[in-house]
Amino acid sequence: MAAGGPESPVRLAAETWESLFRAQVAVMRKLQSGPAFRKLAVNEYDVLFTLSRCPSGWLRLNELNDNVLLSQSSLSRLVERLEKRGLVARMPAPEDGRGILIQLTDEGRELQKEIGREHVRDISALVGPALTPAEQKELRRLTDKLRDSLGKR
Amino acid sequence: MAAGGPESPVRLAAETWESLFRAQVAVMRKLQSGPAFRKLAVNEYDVLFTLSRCPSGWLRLNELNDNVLLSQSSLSRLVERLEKRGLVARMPAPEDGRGILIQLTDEGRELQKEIGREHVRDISALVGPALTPAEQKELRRLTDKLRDSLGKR
DNA sequence: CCAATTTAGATGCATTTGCATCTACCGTCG
DNA sequence: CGACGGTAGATGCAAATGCATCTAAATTGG
Repeated sequence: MAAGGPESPVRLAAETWESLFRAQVAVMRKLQSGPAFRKLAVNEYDVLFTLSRCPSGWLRLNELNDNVLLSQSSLSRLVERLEKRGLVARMPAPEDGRGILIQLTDEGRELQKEIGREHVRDISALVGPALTPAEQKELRRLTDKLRDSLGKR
Repeated sequence: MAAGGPESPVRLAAETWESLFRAQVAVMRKLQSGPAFRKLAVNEYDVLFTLSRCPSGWLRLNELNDNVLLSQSSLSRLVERLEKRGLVARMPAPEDGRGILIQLTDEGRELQKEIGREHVRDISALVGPALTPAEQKELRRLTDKLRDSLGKR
């Protein structure tokens, strides 16, 4: 193992992750404290957002769970809360008696759009001045590649 | 280059952040579920790690709070737990009667190293196969630049 | 076809988290 | 100096989270 010389692959990977993670923390901290998340926690918004992006409009609970950093039980209760607030609707999955399908209600879609607009402005104000468009594209490419690589295993 | 027309700057920034965030979620999910975090939650490890990287060995509570995605009160109690477990020690800040200095105990340093070794291996196994060394360096550069840009305001 | 295993989601319960607030201390300005 | 606004942490309390477990339904293997 190299000491002092060129950086070891293990160390490089660790530092890469460290940078990615700290950047995420720094951005998220700013976003969270903004006014966009007065009405909804970030995780709750994230669920609405994921549902809004889904082509069919319906998602299984376990599919949702792949996108969000929450345990299965926490997501279950989070969706329960959203349902109580009238932002999502559930129905039993037709093909699988164990499963639950979730979809945005009109009110949920409305709130997602409202928060989303503000959220996107906040993001733009943070990321826009930090990186050139070319750098943003490259960052997007690299993080997409990283995520794709994890999924394939 | 881009397939469908030009992308608006706002949209590009939003998609960049989205990719970064999802990649972080995907990696973190894998890391959390590994055996490295049986003994300590990720946030708790993060505090030990941050303390281990600190040159003086001592850090103020509010300095710690900049690195971790936790509210002030949650961090205060997290440190309280770590102290109860004998992993960190506190002392009043000499120059500021309001402040608290925190440092690793020997046991805390030991545990940080132990978890850290495993953690770094896990990271390497996830990031190493996903991106070339040059890509990792570029990703590190971009995320560092992003974080630096946020700090300066 | 039925028993055994696996998977999806819900639930009891203890822990963790955040908001609001409180106390103690710092720095400033009269 | 002494009041006053601001900052560093701690704390009460309600809400959110995760672990372990449970139920029900699907899948597998005989």
